[in-house]
Amino acid sequence: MRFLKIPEAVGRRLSVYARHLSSLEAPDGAVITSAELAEACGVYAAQVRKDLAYFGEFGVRGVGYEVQALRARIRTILGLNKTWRVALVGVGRLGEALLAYGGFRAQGYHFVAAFDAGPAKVGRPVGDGLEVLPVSELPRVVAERAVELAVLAVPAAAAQAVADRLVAAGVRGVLNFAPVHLAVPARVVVQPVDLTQALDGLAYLMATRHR
Amino acid sequence: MRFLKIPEAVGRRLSVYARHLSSLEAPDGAVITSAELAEACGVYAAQVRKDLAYFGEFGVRGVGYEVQALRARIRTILGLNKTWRVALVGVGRLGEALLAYGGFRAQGYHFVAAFDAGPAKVGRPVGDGLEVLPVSELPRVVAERAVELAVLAVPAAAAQAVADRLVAAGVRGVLNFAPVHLAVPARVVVQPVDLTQALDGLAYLMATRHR
DNA sequence: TGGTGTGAACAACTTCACAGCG
DNA sequence: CGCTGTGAAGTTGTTCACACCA
Repeated sequence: MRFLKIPEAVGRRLSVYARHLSSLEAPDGAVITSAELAEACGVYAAQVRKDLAYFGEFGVRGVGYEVQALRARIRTILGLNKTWRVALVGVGRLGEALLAYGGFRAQGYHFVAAFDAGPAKVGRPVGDGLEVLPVSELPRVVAERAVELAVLAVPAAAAQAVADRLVAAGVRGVLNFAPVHLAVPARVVVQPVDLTQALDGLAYLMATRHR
Repeated sequence: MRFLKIPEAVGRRLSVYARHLSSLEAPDGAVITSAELAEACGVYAAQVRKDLAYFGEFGVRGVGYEVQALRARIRTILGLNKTWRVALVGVGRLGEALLAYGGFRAQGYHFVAAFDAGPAKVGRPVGDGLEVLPVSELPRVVAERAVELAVLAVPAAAAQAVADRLVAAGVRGVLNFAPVHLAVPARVVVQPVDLTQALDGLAYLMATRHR
């Protein structure tokens, strides 16, 4: 099974599985079945087994999966066995909330720079020992600090221009909070997180599926 | 075509289309083709046409779609032609950032209550004339203020308990920022927005698709 | 016996290709 | 003539059902 094409959605689900396994705080040797893991994550047991089987066989038939080993294995698959060096662009309220969010650090995401276009914000200390830098410094600092990912929390009107600069500076992954579709080269990965769209999706489901 | 089952993803894309149409600030009578709209939103032209056709025929063959009419039509489909009454639960940094986020108000989402479990926060003024209320007041206030949607920005450990109270109080839609899967009755819609998972997805794509 | 791993059936969604119409 | 609307083909992802093995 190892060399089949792997569905897009598998990555998202693995992240959910890993999170649940972490939350269990299970002792070494503890075991979990696909049915239990599926129940906790809101999917079917066969889905769990298939997702895991894409990457090898690490369950024991008749028994289940060893919790800590499975967790470690999934984290490796997701690329979480390393520290990712992240830059924040756009130090507004949302940006600051993201800098302060403990979940990122816990998963191995490490903010190493913060940028903003507003002169009022430049120079201010933020997060864990960072200083807000002007966007003009972006190319130099991204290179110097070996930034791999960027979190984009700027107004929609500025997003594409900033994305272009990030791409030019060598960033290969962008988490985009701006409510616009970003056009980037194929080698760059963009993950949109659109808060309004999420609410719209909710409104749509409530308007159609119910009542 | 009107009575076929409509794919899940259509709601999300309609939200994107509407956003782009709004951003055009096109004068009355201006027209856009499916190809143009598709280009701006990062999808194929046939996808745009099919999505729109689920809800009726509102293009003109050989011409395209009238921008303002299309925008209005999509907003109606999404249920955005009304004001949604929203409660925030969890007034941390993220919660405050969400309260302050202009995009919500602009789309017709109106925060009418804010709750927090921390005594230090209760009583503080937040957002646009709101006061942080204790979670114990939730059932009464949700009913009195006719809350329809909730934005859940509490720690993972508290999320399920809060969700249970929201559901019991009559809320039928939840935007969940807590990194856990919520178990709710089928009549309630949950839209997860998981920031860590979004970053994990990025890391996964970069680890697998590239290099 | 009980739960994994997996081919095969199924379901959902997307893309194509072109008829139909302004 | 050009762009929409849409059946049909193609692709992708999910669920089933059972062989297999600790």
